[in-house]
Parts: sequence; structure tokens; C-alpha cells
Amino acid sequence: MAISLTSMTIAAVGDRPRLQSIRRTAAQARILAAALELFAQHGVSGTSLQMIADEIGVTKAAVYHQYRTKDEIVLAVAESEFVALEAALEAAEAEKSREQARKLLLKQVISTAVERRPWVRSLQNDPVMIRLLAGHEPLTDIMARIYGLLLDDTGPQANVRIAIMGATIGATVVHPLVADLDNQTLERELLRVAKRVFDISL
Amino acid sequence: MAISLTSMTIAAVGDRPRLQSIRRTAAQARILAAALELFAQHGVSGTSLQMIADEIGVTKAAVYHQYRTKDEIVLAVAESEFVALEAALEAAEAEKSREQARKLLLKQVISTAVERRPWVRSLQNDPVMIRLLAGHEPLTDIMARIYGLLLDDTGPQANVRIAIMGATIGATVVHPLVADLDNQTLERELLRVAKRVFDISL
DNA sequence: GTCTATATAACGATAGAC
DNA sequence: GTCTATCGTTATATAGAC
Repeated sequence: MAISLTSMTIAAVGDRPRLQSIRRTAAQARILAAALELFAQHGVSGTSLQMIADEIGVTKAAVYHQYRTKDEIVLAVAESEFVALEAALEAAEAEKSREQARKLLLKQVISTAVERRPWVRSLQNDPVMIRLLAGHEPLTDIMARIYGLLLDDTGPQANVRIAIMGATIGATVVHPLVADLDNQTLERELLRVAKRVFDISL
Repeated sequence: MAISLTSMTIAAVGDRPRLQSIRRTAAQARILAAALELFAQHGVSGTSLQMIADEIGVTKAAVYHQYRTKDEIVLAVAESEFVALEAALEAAEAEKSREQARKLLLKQVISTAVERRPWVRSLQNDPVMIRLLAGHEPLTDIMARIYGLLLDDTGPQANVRIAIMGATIGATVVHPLVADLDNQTLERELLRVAKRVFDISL
């Protein structure tokens, strides 16, 4: 990792378990795909295991054979969605300069959010999801590294600016007014705003 | 109403029922206050009538005496929160110029969101809330009037800019990184962003 | 890997007494 | 306006057969 994060304490890098290395059976993948879709539609609390089982045409017991609790399914869904963010983060951390790393990361976060926008709302805003993510280190670790990289310590308002940018990305892609917009245009507009509002040349 | 909205068809203004005129008993107000808080914490689906009843120290049956269904409670909560938006909208519509109206509305929407930020997430992102709001005309009417006023048809990207601004406001105020920030500072920063997104002086 | 069957608890909602 | 009591349904979760 080429970037040193003097302002934050980050866990040792060497033997970090990677989300990308998690292997799943076909049955598990079917469950997670159905759950992701249903969580987006009805929220986590509004999605029962029966609904997930019905969606893939099996019984509840078959689902419980793969995951012991509903919480485990929620976390597995989150992990599978965080893979793209982890990849973006690792690519950014490999950049030579911190400036380059920040630019690349912001770009990738935007394109990831745009591409996966049908599921961004539940991942970012569902109260059950938020609570589970907060207690799951592999995911909080990724978020901490992303913010640690994006934050510059140039001013007391830096936190607010990054918060606003991150929030803007996540919330814009789920906004009803842009639902009909193609990914490319949406991505371009978000980059333009990032540039203008946050003085980052991308 | 001093503003003519040539680009949208808006229902007749004269006898529009106002949310502000809805009267509630003390018992109903207690239910709505408890529900608002619990929805924010657990989401709508994650909040049972038993939880609401426990919160105010009565039984489920007492709650059902005030509202016949859970959906009615959700809608009543939304209506009570939309009162501030309705007031902001009416004040803006009374402005002499459209430019003035847009500025005032944007300012008021920002300050409303900042002041009510603990509850913004569930109102804006909860899937059950979204579904109920979409089918409830008094609320969709207010949203349509707000967007109708904010949208200028000067460019093809107008929708995206409004979406970005709306998303920015809604998502920033709920972001954990600004949780400790006082209302005044947060409001000032959001106004600064709005200025730069829209190229207008607020 | 999926099934039937079941346990236990909580859900939304209603009836009727006070 | 609130209570007790209850209805029918659904929830998460498990046991054991195939």
C-alpha cells in the first residue's frame, strides 16, 4: 500500500481477510440474489424468509440449511455488495500519490453506486442493515479506509464536505427524478458536481 | 399565488385542503410522536403497534381506538412532518418573482431538513413510507408543487440538478459524520453547496 | 440440498366491558 | 380513552426424513 494514513490508526495490512475471497455455493448465491432484490423492494424487516424462499422456489427450511439466521443473510448480502467497494479501495491504495488515489477512489465509488443503484437505498439507509454493518468489522474496516483516504486534514470542515459528497452520491442515484436517466449521463453529472462543489479535478 | 407554473399542470389552488388544518387529539399526538421516533430507529416494518403502545404506556387496543390500521398511523406521521414543507411552499408561492420564490423555498427546505434530521431518513427512504406517500394525493401534491417551483426548464439537465440538490440535503443531514455538528453550521454548509450547484446567490 | 411438520412467539386487528 | 381477551395469520427457527 503506497499511501500512509498518518491521521488514522489503521489495522495491519498484511493478512487482512478479503471479501473477494469468500466462496459461495450456487444455492447460497441464489438466496443472496433474491434477498438483495427483496430488501430493496420491501426493506430488511419487510422481507421474510418465506418471501425469499418463494422467490427462488424452495421452502424456508432449505434457506435455513444455508444460513442459520436472517441476520447472517443480511450480512452476506452486504458483504457481496461491498466487494466492488473493496476492489475500488485496493486499486486506489495502490496509486503512487495520495492525490491520485483520492481521485481514482471517488470516481470508482461514483460508478459503483450508479451501476448498483437499484440496491443502494437499502444498503445505505435500511435501519437493520445499518445496525448489522456497524457491528461487522470487515465492513466497517472498508468504510474506515475509504473515508481515511478521502479525508484531507486541511480544515475543520473537511469532514462535512466528504460527508456531503458521499451522501450526495448515494442519495442521488436512488432519487426518483433520475430513475429514467442512463448510467453514463448520471455518472458524468455526478463527476461534474464533485468537481464544482468539492474543488476536485477529476 | 403569485407564481405561474406554465410548465406543469397544477390543480386548482382555491380550495386545496391544507395539512396544517388537520386537528388531532392529545392521544393521537402521543401516538404519532412515539411512532415517528420508532420509525426512525427501526423502520416502519420494524416497528410494531405493540412497540408504539409500550412507548406511550397503553395497550395495543388503545392505539387501535385512535387509528384503524398501521398504515393510517404511517400516513398521519408523514402528514404531520409535511406540515413544515407545506408552510415553506406556501410562503415561497407568495413571493413576487419566481426567482425569489425558488431561493426562499430552497432555503426553507434546507432549514427544515436540518431541524428535523433525526426523522428524515425514515421519511425519505423507508420503502413502506415511500409506497404509502406515493398513493396519498395531499402529499404527492406538495412534492409536485415543490419540484414544479424548483425546476427551471432552462436546460436538459435540470432534473439531475434538482435530484442532486434534494438528495444532498436529505442524505447529508442524516450522515453520521455530521451528527455532532450544530444545526447552524450544517445549514450554512448546505447553503454553500446549493449556491455552487445552482449558481445562485442565497 | 430440499422436503414435511412443528414449536413458539409476535404480528395486525377486533369485540365488548368499564 | 383504555382495558382484557381473543382471533387468524405470519414470523423466526428447528427436527428429522429423503
